[in-house]
Amino acid sequence: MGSSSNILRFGPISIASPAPLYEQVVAAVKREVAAGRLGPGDALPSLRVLSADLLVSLITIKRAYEELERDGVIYSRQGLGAFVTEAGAGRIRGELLVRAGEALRIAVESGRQAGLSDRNLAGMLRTELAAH
Amino acid sequence: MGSSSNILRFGPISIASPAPLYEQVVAAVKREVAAGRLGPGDALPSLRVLSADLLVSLITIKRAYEELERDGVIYSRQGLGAFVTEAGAGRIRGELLVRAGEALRIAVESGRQAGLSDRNLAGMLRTELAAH
Amino acid sequence: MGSSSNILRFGPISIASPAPLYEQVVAAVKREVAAGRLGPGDALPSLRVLSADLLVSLITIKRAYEELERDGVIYSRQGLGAFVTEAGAGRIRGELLVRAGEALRIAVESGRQAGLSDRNLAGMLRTELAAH
Amino acid sequence: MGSSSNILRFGPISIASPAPLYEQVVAAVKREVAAGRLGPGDALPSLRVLSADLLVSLITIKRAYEELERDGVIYSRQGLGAFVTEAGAGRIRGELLVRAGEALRIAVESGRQAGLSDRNLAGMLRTELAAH
DNA sequence: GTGGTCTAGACCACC
DNA sequence: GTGGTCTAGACCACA
Repeated sequence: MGSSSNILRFGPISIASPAPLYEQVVAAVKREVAAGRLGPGDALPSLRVLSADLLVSLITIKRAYEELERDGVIYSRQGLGAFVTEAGAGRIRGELLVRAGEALRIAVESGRQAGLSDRNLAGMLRTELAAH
Repeated sequence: MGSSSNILRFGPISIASPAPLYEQVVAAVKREVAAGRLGPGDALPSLRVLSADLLVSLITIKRAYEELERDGVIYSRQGLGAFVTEAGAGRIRGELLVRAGEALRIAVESGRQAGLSDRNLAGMLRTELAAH
Repeated sequence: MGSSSNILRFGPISIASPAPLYEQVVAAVKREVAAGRLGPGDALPSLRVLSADLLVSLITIKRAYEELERDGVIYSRQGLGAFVTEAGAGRIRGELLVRAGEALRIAVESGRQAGLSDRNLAGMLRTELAAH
Repeated sequence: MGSSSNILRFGPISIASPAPLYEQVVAAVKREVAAGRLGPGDALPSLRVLSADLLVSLITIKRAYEELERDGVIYSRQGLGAFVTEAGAGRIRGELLVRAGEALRIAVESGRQAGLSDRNLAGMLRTELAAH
């Protein structure tokens, strides 16, 4: 009990999901950082602890942490652990903005190919905004 | 040569693309149908002709046609070839609508996580609509 | 041996080196690309073949290829293999320029802390240029 | 407090740095000696004082002092403390010269692989000398 | 055949 | 205790 991670509330890491497990872990950590529940300098759960918590292999967790480190969201230090970088939240926010822009581009492209007018698309966006 | 496909103008089928080759072929055919360049009853190029045209293995083309048939976009007749179904264009339009809706959902989700307001997102959509 | 890689002449991959094996493989491939012995579109040896050639675990080779892909030097396609990107050589050249500039900065900093004059440092560079 | 170290102005000792903590301490002491702020016979802060000042474990400081002693930069006397050796500054200067030479070697190697001429490299060195 | 993912378990360096 | 590297070997998707 005392050794379980009380910081991260990882969403459902599911082997049934089409996304690789390590990407699900990456996404979960980024969600925590984006939401501010993990701030600069905060320690992530150790590889072994998170591995035990999520019932996922240590190596899979390590792979996720490596990707987060490459993305500049965390840094790892031998013997110490892994920590959120200063720029982490900003980088994730940038990724999200790119993702949102790309999604809008796809929505417009697909919608127009399907014969939707600009008004149709704007209406769909309003519906989506109201729904969530 | 009269044996080359003069109907389909396949976009670039490239091994450098992250998408599997057969999915690229599927997408290319659907694009032709959605755009009306292939109508109900029209014949698709034969497996061998398309294989030669695209410099892609016959097995890959066969797999693409199988997926198109599963999707109800084409039907195959032993010895005659493959033809666009009556419902083909409608099904593809439905797929495109689903795709547009899903993209809008992602845009809203990502944008909000990045701190965007509804106005910000609506503005980005307007920009996108104006640009294309 | 038809199954051995006749393209890459990997330098000495040594377990005695302080550098991780996968980094040695990364460096070896980059050397081939920088020297033009591997050009855009050229296929790298398959993971299994290179693993057998270098007597290094398949997984270690895979890790090296993953890093090369992240660096934009190669791209991998399931079922096809790994290939050099168009921009590969340019990226590596950029890395090398950065490395050279950084090394000069360190040389100046260390040399000055050791009491060397600018003339001393320029002389050492001339010696180095003449020696290699 | 009179018990804090007023001799060493250690640069930023940070767990965010990729270098191990004890190496950062070693480097900081060597910097003080190379700059002449710590001369032969001068006493270093006690293990406990430096540990408290840098907010670093006593074991880490001890390990750093052991390395400095192995390098012949300081010597320790039971119950008295640690002191800079006569030869300390000279040894560090030697290390710096080796470092400068090695950096020049790397600069030449990398620059040539990137296609730079000798003139290019000499020009880059001049720029670096002028900038700092 | 190819690469992509996941796992189990070794050994090492650092703190 | 921590993360870093290397290995062996499974199973899957794609061509």
